[in-house]
Amino acid sequence: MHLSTHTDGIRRISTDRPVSASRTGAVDADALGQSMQLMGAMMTYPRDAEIFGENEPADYLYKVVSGTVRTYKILNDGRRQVSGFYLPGDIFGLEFTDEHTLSAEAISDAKVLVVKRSALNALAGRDASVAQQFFALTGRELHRVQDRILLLIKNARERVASFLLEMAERGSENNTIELPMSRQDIADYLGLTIETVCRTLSALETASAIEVSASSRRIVLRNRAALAA
Amino acid sequence: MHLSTHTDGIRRISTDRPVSASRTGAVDADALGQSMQLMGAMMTYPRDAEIFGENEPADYLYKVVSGTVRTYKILNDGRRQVSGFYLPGDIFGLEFTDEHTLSAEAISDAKVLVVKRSALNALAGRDASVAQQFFALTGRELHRVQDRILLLIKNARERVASFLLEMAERGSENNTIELPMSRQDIADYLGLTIETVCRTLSALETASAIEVSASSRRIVLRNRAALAA
DNA sequence: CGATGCGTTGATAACTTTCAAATTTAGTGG
DNA sequence: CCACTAAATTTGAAAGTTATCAACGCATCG
Repeated sequence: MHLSTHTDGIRRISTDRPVSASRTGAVDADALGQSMQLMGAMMTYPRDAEIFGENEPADYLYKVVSGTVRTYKILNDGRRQVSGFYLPGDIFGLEFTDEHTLSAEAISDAKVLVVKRSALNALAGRDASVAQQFFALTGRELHRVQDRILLLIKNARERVASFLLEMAERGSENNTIELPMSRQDIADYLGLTIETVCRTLSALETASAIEVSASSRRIVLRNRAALAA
Repeated sequence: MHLSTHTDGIRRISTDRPVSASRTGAVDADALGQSMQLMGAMMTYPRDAEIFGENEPADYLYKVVSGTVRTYKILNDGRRQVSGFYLPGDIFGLEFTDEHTLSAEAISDAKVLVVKRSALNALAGRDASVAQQFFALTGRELHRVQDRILLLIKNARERVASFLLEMAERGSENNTIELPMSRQDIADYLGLTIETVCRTLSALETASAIEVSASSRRIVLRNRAALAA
């Protein structure tokens, strides 16, 4: 499942200087994000490289600069539960324990800003606006997880439609979504099989709600109202 | 769905003096819980009374002294998603926004300690151990929600078994669980129908993993290994 | 151009919901 | 305390949904 390269994760921090993430197009006006850019080191990960693993010490906070990252957990029965997808501008790796409860991998080649948690904590102690951002980030994370629960009690069509709308909300323009993740990633995120995801997408296309390109990673939303229902 | 009595919630705070919750049997050695007992007002709610509602201002934090509380959300399609059950000693109503994102009701007649969030925040500013407890509480809450996600991608038998083990862990002795909530509450918590919950319990009983009493609210775990599998 | 991985489609089986009804339990008034 | 009623729980049968197993198509890349 994982490449053996780059699994040494954090110890590989390069000497690259932090660079502005503004060119990624992600909105980034928050104090926390700004601070991370000043304090962080830039890391690059090839496709499928592990960024951190479950049970490793959670000493760093991460911010996507380019590419996409997935966090996930492997269950006892071998299934994989994808917990979230992180696009440029998104912060991931936030934990409330000493160890990561999830693993993180680059979905596509990714540039990631890596910041020591201890440094951010110290900064939060000095700067109330940073502490406030931490609080808000935590709230968003909790909200995101709760929304996921609401998703998982719905049927396959609703899950896929919600997923498409969420992705459209986050990183697309003009109703066209460029999905960085595979069908398997989507299936593991939605708690469905890859076949069900495919069939549901086909059904939505038949119903004229979406269009799927030949490469299958580009999807055009034709009828948002139909998707929302 | 709700009784019309007591829906005025917080405005009914009585002049009762806070009392020790130690007699509830709940372990309660944390700084946050101690502080709440010193600062809080005791409220009593009859069965099915609303403690707070979605979209109401989240000005208070709550701690169960006796009885049981459920938090839930009503979805667009009319279904109810139960978010959590809170037993004596448990804290609920924690939010990261100005408004509650869930509603809360008493499952059985309940005594609840109610504390102003602003007072707790002020205390957290003075007492680092209280702030630390807030942090830990948040972490536990996030963990609880994430565990719920893992539950929801499993099949009915696994969900019911996990639920029983969770309840046994939390509030029972000697392998006997006294369930304060109805089958419908359980179904809405697990994302199943009441019929599936019943059938699954019957199947577990047939498989000698549990015993269900005549009143149906008392369940004896006969074979934990079988439940865990 | 052939190998390989990803995505799609088909057929069938397994699981869960839905609708209906029977059974049991809890509550209430006489 | 008992009979009656309402509510909760359980069981049955059929329909609907999703998973599983299998095969095929298609694109990418050496």
